[in-house]
Amino acid sequence: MTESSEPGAGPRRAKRVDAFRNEQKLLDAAASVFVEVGVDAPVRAVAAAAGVGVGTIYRHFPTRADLVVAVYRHQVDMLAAAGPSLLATSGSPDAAVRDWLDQFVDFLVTKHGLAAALQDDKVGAALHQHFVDHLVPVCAELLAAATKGSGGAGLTAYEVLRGVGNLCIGAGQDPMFDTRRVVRAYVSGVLIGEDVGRG
Amino acid sequence: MTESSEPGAGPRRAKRVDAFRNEQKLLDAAASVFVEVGVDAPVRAVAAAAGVGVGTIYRHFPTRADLVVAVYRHQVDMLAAAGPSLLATSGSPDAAVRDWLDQFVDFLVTKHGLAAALQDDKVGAALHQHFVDHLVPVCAELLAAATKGSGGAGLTAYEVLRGVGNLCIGAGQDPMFDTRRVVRAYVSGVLIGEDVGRG
DNA sequence: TTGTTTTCCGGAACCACGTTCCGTATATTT
DNA sequence: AAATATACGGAACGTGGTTCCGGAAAACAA
Repeated sequence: MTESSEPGAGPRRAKRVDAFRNEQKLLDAAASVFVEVGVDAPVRAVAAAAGVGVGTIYRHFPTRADLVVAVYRHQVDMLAAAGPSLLATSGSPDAAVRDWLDQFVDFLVTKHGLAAALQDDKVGAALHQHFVDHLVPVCAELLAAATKGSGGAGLTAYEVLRGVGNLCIGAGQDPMFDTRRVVRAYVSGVLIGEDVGRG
Repeated sequence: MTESSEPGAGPRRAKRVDAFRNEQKLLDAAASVFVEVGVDAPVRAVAAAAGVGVGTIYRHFPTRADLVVAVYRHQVDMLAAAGPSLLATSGSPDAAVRDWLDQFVDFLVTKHGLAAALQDDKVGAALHQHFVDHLVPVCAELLAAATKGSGGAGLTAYEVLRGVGNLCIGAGQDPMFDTRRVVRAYVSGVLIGEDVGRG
């Protein structure tokens, strides 16, 4: 008890420096492998790219999903941070919502298979959780501002966000499917009152 | 050439009766396994349920995707057939589009994982193709009638259909995501003119 | 019926992937 | 340097799709 200033949880020895290095190598390698072959790249491919064994991956990231989350954590956080500022810079709350969701789409579209991975029950659980925790509140705030007057279609922020996420699945792999345009239509439906087109 | 009334393509001998029986057993077994554990059920599970070996599956259906397509072929065809009649019975072209897409959603939602399977590059290719071939023309016809006046959001029938399909991914596995409602918003955005919400 | 031919069946075997395990190597501490 | 905690590599396991092939069975011929 001579050096345990914190009760219970603290590790008795600092993390080894090679462990730190490997974690970073892993994150870098994963990031570049993910852009090259998609987020569904085999774990072994990431390990090889990082020059480590598979065991090392699992020491740092208990499951493949955790690795994916770690790789994209920064970008998710930046997206979350961009919400409030857009509310100020964009012309209207509606525009802020559209702009923010555009950024969300850009984020998903540029990562091959990320949107699809979000749905996978195995890989998706952790990813999904992280996305929801960080992005839904921001989306809710933007939506609240945008639908203050009209009321919108009555969707929850989660539904809006997940809808956009779903629409991005397979983006880029299909020239006949213009993700931007489709999402724009969806967002229009979300922001408009629910009595549209009712005969 | 004594008994070849058809040139070239006909098999020289009729299919064996046990082969017919097995194909039917396979389709029945697959259908029930798919409703119980989802369309991503292991091939071996279907084989076991049908009381045949895996080899038998692959004799009748070259790949897992072909089995899935075969199982749902009837329902896809019925959905395709329902389009034109809805145009007559529904009050307006708009309503026809909404009703038809509702049926599409019902179809996808009641099959666990079907919508997701449509995206999978492996399983999805054959499925996707079949869906596109049979459903897109019908959707195009309905859309043409509905957007004759306003113009709509300018999406192609394929984009509309695939958008709805994407939105159905994961349906039923998430109480916080009301697929019906989300799709309704999307369809509203599709049918409305594209100048909505533009400040 | 018996023999021959063609088709079909079963399931072991193969490959790819996520994950676990453990003997060995290395950093840190004494 | 010795001791100890920590991390590493990669073989091994479980699961899933798919292929292969020896044997069984149906169809046809006699």
